[in-house]
Amino acid sequence: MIKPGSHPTLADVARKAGVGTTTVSRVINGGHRVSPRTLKRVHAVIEQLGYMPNQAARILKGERTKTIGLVVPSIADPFFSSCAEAAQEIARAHDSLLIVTVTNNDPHIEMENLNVLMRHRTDGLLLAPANYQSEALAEFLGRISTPVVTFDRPVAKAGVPSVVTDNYNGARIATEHLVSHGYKRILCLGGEPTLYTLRERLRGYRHAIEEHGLPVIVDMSVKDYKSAEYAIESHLATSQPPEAIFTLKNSTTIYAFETLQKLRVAIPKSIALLGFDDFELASTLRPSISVIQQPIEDLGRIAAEILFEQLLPAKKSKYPSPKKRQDQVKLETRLVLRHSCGCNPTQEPA
Amino acid sequence: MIKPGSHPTLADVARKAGVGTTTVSRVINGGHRVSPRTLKRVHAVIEQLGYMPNQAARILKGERTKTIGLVVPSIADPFFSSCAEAAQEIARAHDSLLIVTVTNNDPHIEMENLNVLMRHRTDGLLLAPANYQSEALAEFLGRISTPVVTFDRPVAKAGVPSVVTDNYNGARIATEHLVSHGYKRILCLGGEPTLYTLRERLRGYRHAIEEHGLPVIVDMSVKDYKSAEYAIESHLATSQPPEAIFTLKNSTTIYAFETLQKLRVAIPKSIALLGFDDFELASTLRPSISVIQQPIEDLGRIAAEILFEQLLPAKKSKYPSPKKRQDQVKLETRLVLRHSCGCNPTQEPA
DNA sequence: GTCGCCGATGGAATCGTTTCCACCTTTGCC
DNA sequence: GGCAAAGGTGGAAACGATTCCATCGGCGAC
Repeated sequence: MIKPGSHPTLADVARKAGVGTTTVSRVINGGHRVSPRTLKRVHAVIEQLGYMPNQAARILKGERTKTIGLVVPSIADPFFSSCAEAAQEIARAHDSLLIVTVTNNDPHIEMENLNVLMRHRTDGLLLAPANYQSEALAEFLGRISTPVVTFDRPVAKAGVPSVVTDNYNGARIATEHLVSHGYKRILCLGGEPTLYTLRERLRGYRHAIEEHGLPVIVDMSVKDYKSAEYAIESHLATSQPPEAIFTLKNSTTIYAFETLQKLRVAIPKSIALLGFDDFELASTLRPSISVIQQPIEDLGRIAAEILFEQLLPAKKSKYPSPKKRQDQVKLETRLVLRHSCGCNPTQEPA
Repeated sequence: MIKPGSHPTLADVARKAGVGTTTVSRVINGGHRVSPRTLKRVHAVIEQLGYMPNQAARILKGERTKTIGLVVPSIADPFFSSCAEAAQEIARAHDSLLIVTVTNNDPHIEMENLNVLMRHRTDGLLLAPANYQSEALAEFLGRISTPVVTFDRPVAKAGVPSVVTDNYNGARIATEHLVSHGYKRILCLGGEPTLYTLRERLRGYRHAIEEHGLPVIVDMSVKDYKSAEYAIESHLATSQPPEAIFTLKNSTTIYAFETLQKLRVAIPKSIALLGFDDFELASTLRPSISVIQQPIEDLGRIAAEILFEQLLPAKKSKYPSPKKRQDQVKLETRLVLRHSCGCNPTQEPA
């Protein structure tokens, strides 16, 4: 008797179809080595009972869980949600589900999430770590046998493959571009100086500026609109105000734009603006904002692809692949010229 | 012997600690009814072995899977990613994981995702259905025993609780507001007329317009920027061009804004603009865009709360709760007045 | 001193699959 | 016509947790 409210089992199907459990198992796994007649009958019973294999039982028998975990600071952030969408797509192509967890950049929550995911035995992990230098995280990643790929931000000393934007180079190119416009005093504006990505971008800015013998002007105090406004007003009030602003992330870019707009400082006439990371309405604002564009979807997509690449071989050789590839994939950025930096692009696709 | 690369099991812990499996099980489930000495020893072994309970085995014994599924058209869309973040938060508070699947509004993919989620026996489902009228979906939802809550969009005849924005009322209020400015010819612009939300909004517009004896001017042909441009140009070229535009979703609002900007039609002087659904830079654009704002996070949060509410009682009474509540929660919108509709708000927080 | 209870503990069955092995037909080939 | 190979099938043992039930001291109460 099949209890109502509960799910029918493989044995239920077998009994009703008058065959053994082995046969039913074979049917739901491709139907090889089963006679056409039996196949048909079993399929009919499955349909009739609404039978759905219990994944938990399969997992217990050592099969893949067909799930991968995504650990990101936030999923509401368009950046990470785009990565997530790309990763989900790849997961789906590999017949897997994506479990999304949010750390809010808190290493404690991050570790908790990782532990929960490990209980669930996800086949792999996509991780955008809260902290680049975390010893605890590196230790954890070294200890577990589950493949991990970090993206957007790597983690030091963990020997884990990572997919990142070439932040350094992107920032260098951005700065070079502002220099080529003839600006001498270029303010680099940002916040959260602990973040790997921002540090790399800062490094790129610094390198380019110093190469040209220009003054390094850095202000990493921006946390929100208020602090951005304060920072910009301060710099504008100096005897030698900046001629251009390079913002390290898009929230900062927007704060800067709003502040300049409010102060009625003409962009790019009085001060030029160029931001790292594109955002949706950058080309709709007046003036439109020039940016360094990162291949966001590629980050998530390639990270997921590398992850599944590590997963597949385990099916062929039953020994876990000995070499955890430590490769770091660096994706190039693109300088998108709009009006805020002083360029006068002929046309831009909407 | 513990195989390397594999996970230690509860039995491994028991052996190493010199206790029975029952005792270890009790330890990892709160440590009640275990002597302090044993508790300590077992904990030490767990730590040493890096033991992590295998969730699959627990599930097989009839425990909760501690996972809920989220089925949405897209996760890159800021609207759904905000819902997802809210839902994730609630799930975490209930010690559960959130599995995210993307349908791309394709009923076929949707059904496939639902089936995969059912294999995994998620404790519950949060669903933003692709199609309001789908018979197949209603049938499926009626058949499964897993609790489901739909959000943003309900599904007809499924008797499933849903959390939605009061689209009708929001659109009515928006239209009323435009009418109160004295505009007589108000164009309602949108696309995808099959979507529940847009239909409701259209209904609200229509109701308000007719109540005032004004002409109903509807154009649901907008799919992308091109079609928006074409639609707006056509309407502007008529002998009696519209004095205001009410856009039914934010992508349309943006297309409309860009078109008017390109055509150098002054907003709101020559034509007013008011959109349904807020978006990030609506207040930064010039003019800033007046919108109907939905409580997006609340949608995801409340839907998840209702879902877990249905999950909890099952622990007390072991009979599945007989009454699937069919309640529909309707969340109110907010009219956010900026400049594009002709208002002159004193101040707006950034 | 025994009785009965309680706290601490362990043995073993169970959950729903997969899979190893064994068995029984066919069938093709000499 | 015999015989191996191959195809179709099923029984039963895993997988790793939970949990029912039994056992076993110790101890206060009579």
